[in-house]
Amino acid sequence: MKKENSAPTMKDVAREAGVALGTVSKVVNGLPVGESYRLRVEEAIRKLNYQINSYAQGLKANKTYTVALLIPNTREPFFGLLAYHINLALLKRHYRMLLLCTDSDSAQEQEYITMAQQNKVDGIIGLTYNPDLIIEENTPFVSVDRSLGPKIPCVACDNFAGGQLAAEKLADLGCRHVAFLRAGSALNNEPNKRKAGFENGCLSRSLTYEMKIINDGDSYEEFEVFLKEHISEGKLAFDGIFCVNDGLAHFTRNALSRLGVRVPQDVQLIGFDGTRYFGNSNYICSTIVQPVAEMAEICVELLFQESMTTKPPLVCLPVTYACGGTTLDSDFAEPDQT
Amino acid sequence: MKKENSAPTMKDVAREAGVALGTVSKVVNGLPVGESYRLRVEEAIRKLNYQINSYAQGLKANKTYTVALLIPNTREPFFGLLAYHINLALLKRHYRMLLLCTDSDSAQEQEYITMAQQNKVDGIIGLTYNPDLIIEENTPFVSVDRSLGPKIPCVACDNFAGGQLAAEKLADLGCRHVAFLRAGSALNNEPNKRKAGFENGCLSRSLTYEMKIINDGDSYEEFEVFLKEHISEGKLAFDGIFCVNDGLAHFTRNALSRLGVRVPQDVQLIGFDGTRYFGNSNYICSTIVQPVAEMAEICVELLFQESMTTKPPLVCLPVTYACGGTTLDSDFAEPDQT
DNA sequence: TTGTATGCGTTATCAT
DNA sequence: ATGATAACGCATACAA
Repeated sequence: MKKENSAPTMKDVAREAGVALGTVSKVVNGLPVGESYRLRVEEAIRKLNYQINSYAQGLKANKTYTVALLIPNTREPFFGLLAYHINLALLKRHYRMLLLCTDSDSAQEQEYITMAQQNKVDGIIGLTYNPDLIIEENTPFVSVDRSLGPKIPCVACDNFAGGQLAAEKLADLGCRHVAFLRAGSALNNEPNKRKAGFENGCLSRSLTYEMKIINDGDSYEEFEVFLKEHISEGKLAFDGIFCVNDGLAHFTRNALSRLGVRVPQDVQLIGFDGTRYFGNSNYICSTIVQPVAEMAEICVELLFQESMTTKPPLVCLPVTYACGGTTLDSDFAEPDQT
Repeated sequence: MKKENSAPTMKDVAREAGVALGTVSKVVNGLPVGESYRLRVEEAIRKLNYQINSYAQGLKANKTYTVALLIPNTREPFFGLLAYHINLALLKRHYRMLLLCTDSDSAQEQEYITMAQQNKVDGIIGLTYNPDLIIEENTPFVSVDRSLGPKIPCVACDNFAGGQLAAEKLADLGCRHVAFLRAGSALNNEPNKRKAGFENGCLSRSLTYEMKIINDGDSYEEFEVFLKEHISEGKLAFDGIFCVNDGLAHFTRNALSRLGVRVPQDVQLIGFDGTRYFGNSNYICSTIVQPVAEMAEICVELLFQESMTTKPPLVCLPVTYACGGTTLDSDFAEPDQT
């Protein structure tokens, strides 16, 4: 990388304006300064195209005006969307965002956090999977989707309510015997509550249900086997399926297609996350939509909140249901007019 | 945001180890130092959990070890994927990445660039749309998908070859009369070459074709009108369609469905970009795949390359074709075993 | 009010 | 080889 021809500094501006260094600093920071001096300095700033070096500034203030976002990646739709909204929320507050894709690697997660810890960033927002992260208390930390202890706020959508809503929707759509499919970490994170919410919803609406839960490393193949086992005489035993996320719902739809089961005619399918194909195009499946923009905003607000005492340990934001063509909603319009 | 209880500094380490400041610096930077001193310092570093403050380091070196990525967003699949790979390529080299989502806003783009220009970052990678960006020469800049002048390297996939490949594939698949659909900026960017490549391919393979090109702000509705106008007696005039990107291909598929035209039986459809539903799941449509990981790697390499003279003004990387179910490829397997 | 001097954490140039 | 010191760009307490 080419060397920089060093940008103008306050010293340059001071020389140009014929004033002292401190005066320039005051002008830049909006402190009271004689009118004629101010004008001279502002003129010099314009002329030299001076911009403050916020790292040097931060060296004094012991701040970097930078927040790190730890996230597995930006290529999965949900992660990409979350990163986008958090980026916006931070830039709006004139904070920079360091992106640190961890690929869900525990060692990476810890390494980046340790790095950030040492005054390199003013705060961290993390969507992590490492079961035993070490987070010292001197850097504000907000966790997404996973509680990291009582002193670290966790932001998530209302996963329990989302599971419940899925069950209720399936009931409303006429389902009687449904299935819950989940592939998830053994970690005790918020999305795991989708299962409990779903079961609760099934009970309250008198739906009978079966569950297929596979472990982290296991192949999705197992779901296809499970579904196959529940087909007899060409007919699937379920009339509704709730998948723990849209990725699995997408897989399930393909698997059902391979098995000759039609969606939504033979079985209705609901996913979770609110994944769309592109920007604002239609949803890839009927789904429980996470309020990603609001979650991002809350994350940033909590991070910037001074007092620890008022920080809630867990914030759950309301979810909504949206039809994406894998259910038989009566009011569903044709998709995608984008 | 809570104040930081300042991490340990070199001074703390020096005191702890009972040596001078400069000695610690040498140990940290691997410069020759007496064995016994080295051990004492290393011990102190471990004990205090010291990590270097690279911003203070950068203050001396006039570097920030940070690269800015300017990109419209991370929510569109292609952008999210590109951001992910660029992030990885930079982290691999121990560089940080600042994410700056511009929402394709010209003013934002210029503002972020100006900011970065003033020594805040060591380099910039930008996927921008502002027709008259001002980029001073002292910050290395690599542009994606758009040439910003002879002194600024541009990295893109081989868009011309991609367009040509799409035409050839459609010809191979038995098409005779095809259409090209494009919604794009008036900007002279690389993806615009897809059109020329496609026309070239059509000519060489004796395909007849029509084109529908709409302007930036226009509604996709116009494409649906165009398609409708080319249906007579329930039959579409085209047997193949090439869309300038997968987003448009997705829309087109939905529009065709609304018009009662079946894909791929009645008309075959090829998009561009290589968009997948999730991580490594199947493609959302048959598509020309951009080599995103390679593009990211080249971007970073060019940015780090010292000499300007060897920097090529334009690097085009080879594309490939992948079936995604919207064409009648004979060798297409069932999708998505993820 | 304006200018001067000191220190933030680091590196590099000096003497020692 | 090691320790003291100046300098990087900026903020600020203090002197003028």
